[in-house]
Amino acid sequence: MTQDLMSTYRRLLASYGPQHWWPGPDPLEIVIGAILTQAVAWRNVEKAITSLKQARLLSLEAIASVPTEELARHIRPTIYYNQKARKLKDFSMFIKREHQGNLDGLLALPVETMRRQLLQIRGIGDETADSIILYAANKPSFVIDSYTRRVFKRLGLIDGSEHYLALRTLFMKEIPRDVKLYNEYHALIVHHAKEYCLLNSPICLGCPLEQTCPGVSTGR
DNA sequence: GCCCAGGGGGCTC
DNA sequence: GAGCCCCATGGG
Repeated sequence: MTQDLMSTYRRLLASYGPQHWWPGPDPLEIVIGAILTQAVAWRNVEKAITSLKQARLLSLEAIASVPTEELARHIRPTIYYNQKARKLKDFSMFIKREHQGNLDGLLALPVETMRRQLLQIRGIGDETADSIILYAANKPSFVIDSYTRRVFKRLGLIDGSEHYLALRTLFMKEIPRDVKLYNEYHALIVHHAKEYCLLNSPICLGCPLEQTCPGVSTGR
């Protein structure tokens, strides 16, 4: 399995090259992006972030003090804006309460400790927690999303019905714990899924993984 | 008009 | 624990 996961990575990287995900220098912006991107295309998140930035709402203090309705207005492109406005507020309140308002206090924690704290926050589930750990805290925590399930199910490497934590544990056991590697791998999986593992189209013509991807030959 | 995007919470059984 | 609904924009 180790060889399968790592060789798949190498082939994806060779096919698509580095993806440069979340290069933003500001951890808070990455955290906000991780919450806003839930079930939403990234381009919509960029609009929301820009709006927040222009309104000077890109700080934990500002998010905590601004009315929820006003916060929601700026993040409308991210669909569930009322819910997400509450999520951003809950996050800022958590940091204020548990880390004296200092985000670095959370991001400096050991991976599993940080993960437990993140999961306590309403609105942050497994995937968002791992995204924050990986991209904002720069610590190795493999992100499992629906694309990951789809791609590796088609490759026959997983069943697809495994629980989130089971897959995360598997990937982290088989893949060396390296931040850049986890970052790049997840981005490559998403890119590949968008190109070839389309939701309602099991056929992936020209798929770079076609030697192992059953979607090509069987048409399933 | 229809589909679907880098999910999570809450409820039911 | 699985299965379902809710949330509710915008681009192709």
